[in-house]
Amino acid sequence: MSHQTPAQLPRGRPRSFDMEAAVERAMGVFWSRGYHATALPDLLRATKLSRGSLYAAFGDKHSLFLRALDRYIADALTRMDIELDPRSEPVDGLRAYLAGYVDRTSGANGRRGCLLVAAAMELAGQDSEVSRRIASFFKAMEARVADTLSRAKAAGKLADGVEPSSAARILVCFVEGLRVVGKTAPARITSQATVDALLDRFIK
Amino acid sequence: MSHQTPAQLPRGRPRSFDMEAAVERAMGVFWSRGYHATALPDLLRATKLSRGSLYAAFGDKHSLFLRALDRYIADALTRMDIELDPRSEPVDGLRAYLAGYVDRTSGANGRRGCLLVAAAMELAGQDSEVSRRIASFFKAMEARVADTLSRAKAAGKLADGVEPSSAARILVCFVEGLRVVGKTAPARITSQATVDALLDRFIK
DNA sequence: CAATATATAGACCAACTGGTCTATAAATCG
DNA sequence: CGATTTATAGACCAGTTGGTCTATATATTG
Repeated sequence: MSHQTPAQLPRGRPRSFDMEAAVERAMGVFWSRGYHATALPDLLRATKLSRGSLYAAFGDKHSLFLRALDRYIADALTRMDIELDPRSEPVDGLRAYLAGYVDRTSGANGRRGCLLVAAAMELAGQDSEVSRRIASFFKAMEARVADTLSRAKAAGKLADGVEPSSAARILVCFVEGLRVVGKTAPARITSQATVDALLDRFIK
Repeated sequence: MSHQTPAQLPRGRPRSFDMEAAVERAMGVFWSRGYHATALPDLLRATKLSRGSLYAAFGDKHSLFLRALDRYIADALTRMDIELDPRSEPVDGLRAYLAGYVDRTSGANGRRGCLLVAAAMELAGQDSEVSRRIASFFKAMEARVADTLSRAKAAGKLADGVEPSSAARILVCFVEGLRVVGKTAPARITSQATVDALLDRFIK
C-alpha cells in the first residue's frame, strides 16, 4: 500500500510511557491476585500510571485484563514454539515442554499459579471474551503437542498404540491439572517424577 | 461419656431453618459465581435467610464459604468411596470414577466448573484455611486412587511397569485438568475418548 | 509564538461491599 | 402467664468499588 506511516505526525505531546510495559505490569498483578481481587489502586501502583492515563490508554479494567491475558497467551505460545521447534528432536521437545511445567508448578511459581487457568475458573463461565481466548489457547497448545507427537511417531519413538491426537489431549489436561495441584502441593521432586512416569507410558 | 444430649433443652424459640440446606444453597452460589463475585444479597436470596439469621448462624461470608467448601469436599469423597469400593472390581471402579469426571466436565456441568478448583485458583495463594482443605482433598483423592490401582496390580490388571503411586498422581492431575479444559471445551465425546485413551495406557 | 495533545494528581461520584443493629413478631419453655 | 430465644425486615454504617472529570503542567507541532 501507499502509506504505512500516518500521513502526518500527531500534533501534541507524545505518549511518554511504554504501553506494553504497562500491560506487562498489570498482567503481573492480575496473575498474583486474580481479576476480582485486583482493585484499581493495585493497577495504578503497578503501572505507575495516573487514573486518567490508564483509562485513556486502556478503556477500563476489563479491557486491560483482556490485553494482559492476550499477552500471557502470546508468551506461552512463543515459549512452546521454541520448546517444540520442528527442527529439533520431538522427544527432547516434549521433555523440555514438560520440564517447563514442572518449573512453573513448583515452589513459589506453583503457588503463584497460572493467569490463564485462574481466568478460566473465575471468568470463563460469565465472560465470553475471556472464554474465547482460553478455548483458542487450549486448541493451539493441543495442536502443537499433537504435531510433535506425530513427528515422534514417524521417528518410531512412540510406544505401541499411542495415537498423537488423543495423547496430545491427555498431555494438555495433565499439565493444566499440574497447575491446579501445584497451587497447594508444589513439591518439585514429586512433579518431576510424575511427569517422568507419564512420559514413560507414551515414549518408547 | 455421661451426657450425649444437652442436660436441658434450650429455652426459647427453636431454630426453624435447616442449616445444612442453607449451606448447600450457599455452596451452589459460590460454585456458580466464585468467592469474590458472590455478594451477600446473592447468598440471602439463595438461602432465603435474613442478614441477621445468616450472620448469627455462620459468622461471616468467609466462614460460610469454608462450610460450603467442606460440604463440597465431603460429597466428593463420599462419591469416590462408592465408585472405588474395595469390594468391587478395581478396574470397573476406575472406569466409574473417570466416567464421573467425563460427566462433570461435559456440557453445562463443564461450564459450571468445580468449586474446589476455582477456590484453589482464586484463594489458595492468600487463604491458608482454603489452602489446607484443598491440599488435604488432593491427598485423600490420590490415596484412594493409588489404593485402587494397587488392587488392580495385585489382580494382574495393570500394564507392565505401571507403579500405583505415580499413576495415581497422574490420574489426579489429569482429572483436575479435565475440569479446567471443560470450562471452555465441554464436548462429551472428546472427553470420553481422552479418558479411554488414558486408561488404555495403564490397564492391561 | 499559538495550537495541540498528553501527562499528572486528586477531587468527585453513585453504587455497592461486608457487616452491625434495632424493632418486632413468633415459638418454645417452666 | 412471663421468660427466653430465634426469626424477620430493613435501617444504618464506614469503607471500597470502578469510573469520570477538572485543573494544571509539559512536550511536541507548525
